[in-house]
Amino acid sequence: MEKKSSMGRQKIPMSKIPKKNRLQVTFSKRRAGVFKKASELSTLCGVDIALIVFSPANKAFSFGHPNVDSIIDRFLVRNPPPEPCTHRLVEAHRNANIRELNMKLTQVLQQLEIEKKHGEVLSEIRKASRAQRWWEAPVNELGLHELQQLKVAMEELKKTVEKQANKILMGSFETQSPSLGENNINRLESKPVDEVNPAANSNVLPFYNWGYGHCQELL
Amino acid sequence: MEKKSSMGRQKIPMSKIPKKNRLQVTFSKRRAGVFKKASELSTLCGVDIALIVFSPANKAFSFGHPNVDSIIDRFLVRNPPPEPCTHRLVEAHRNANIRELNMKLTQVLQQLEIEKKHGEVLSEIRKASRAQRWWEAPVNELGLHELQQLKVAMEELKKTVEKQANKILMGSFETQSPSLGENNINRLESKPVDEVNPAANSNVLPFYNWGYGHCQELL
DNA sequence: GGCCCTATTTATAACCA
DNA sequence: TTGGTTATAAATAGGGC
Repeated sequence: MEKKSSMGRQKIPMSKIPKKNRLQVTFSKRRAGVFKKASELSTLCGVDIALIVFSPANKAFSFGHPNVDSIIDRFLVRNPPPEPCTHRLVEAHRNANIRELNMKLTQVLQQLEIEKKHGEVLSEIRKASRAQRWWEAPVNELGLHELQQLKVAMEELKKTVEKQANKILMGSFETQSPSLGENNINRLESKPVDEVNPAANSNVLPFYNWGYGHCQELL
Repeated sequence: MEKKSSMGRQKIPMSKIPKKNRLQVTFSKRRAGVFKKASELSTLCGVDIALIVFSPANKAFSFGHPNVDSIIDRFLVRNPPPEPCTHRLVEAHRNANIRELNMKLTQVLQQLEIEKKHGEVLSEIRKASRAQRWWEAPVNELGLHELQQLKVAMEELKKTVEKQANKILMGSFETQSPSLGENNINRLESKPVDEVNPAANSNVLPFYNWGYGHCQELL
């Protein structure tokens, strides 16, 4: 009698969904969600954006404002193609870049060795004194109270770690901007949706008004 | 008491936000949201995805699983752009080795971060346990005051970890040379945390699987 | 710009038609 | 698969620090 007609939305672990059919459903819904968010960001803030997703079946979904290719161009070769002269500079930078990368690689490899050794030493020390700390003991040896404490403590730590991870990830999204100060944002309005697959339009975003930009399903 | 402390979220029209500062705030928040959604989609469904956003100030933000460039390449192969296709592919090929170097560097740097964090965590644990022996006693034998101290101590530990993470991140920024390529490490590996206590595994694992995120600048 | 809070709006997981 | 419904989880606008 008190039975609810629905469990409503439930929390799910942030890890790969095991059940295939569930995964497919979630993929479809969340894909739509992400595309919508991307579109809204573009609309609200008037910024250019590109989003490419390969489905579990390896289908490609994409959205771009003003279109995917222009964004890719800007991302890969960050310059509005003015002259061939620029290309030379680009190449020079590329060479310098390679040298730079090689140096970094070498340095980092060395550092990695050092850190590894460091970690090993600490691990040994820790192992030696591990028995004296209940919270490091195997779980099945802990009492109820201890487990509760541990749970609370770890949840706190988890929160902090999550937040920090988020911050770091968000910050690292940023890539270096071109030193050139051009601002010509081309507002090419929507081209007809992908002609390769006419069905893509209604499939990908049946309920959404892509008044601009470009959304298509490929293959 | 009837005073509302906040208006709460208000609905806003889906059109370009007129006020510049408001737009900037919204851009930051929603950008984070979109990137999170993209990351979650990738994690939950194990699919590949790339997201590129140019800010109002024309800065580029990107995220890709496993990395932006591989997605772009895959996309371009299936979706040959109108005409500069050949040129693009050639360009992509020419960039192949630098990308490879970049990736290698990134991988190694990620490994480095893992090892470093591993070491940091172990060090902190050691330090803490040496200074505060009492907290090694079973929790149910601790008094309120001691429990409070334990809480404070754990918060301190968290802070230290945060600070260290920041320091490491800053370090990875500072080695870059202007106008040259760079690698931003954004990997927050959970492994070291796991190893602190195997029991904590399910609790501590970040809700994101940051393990695959990859961000790099080409050129 | 960043972090926190609150009140709302959105997005969605689980169901089911 | 594709779409609705429902109840709950998340995202976020507005405002303070």
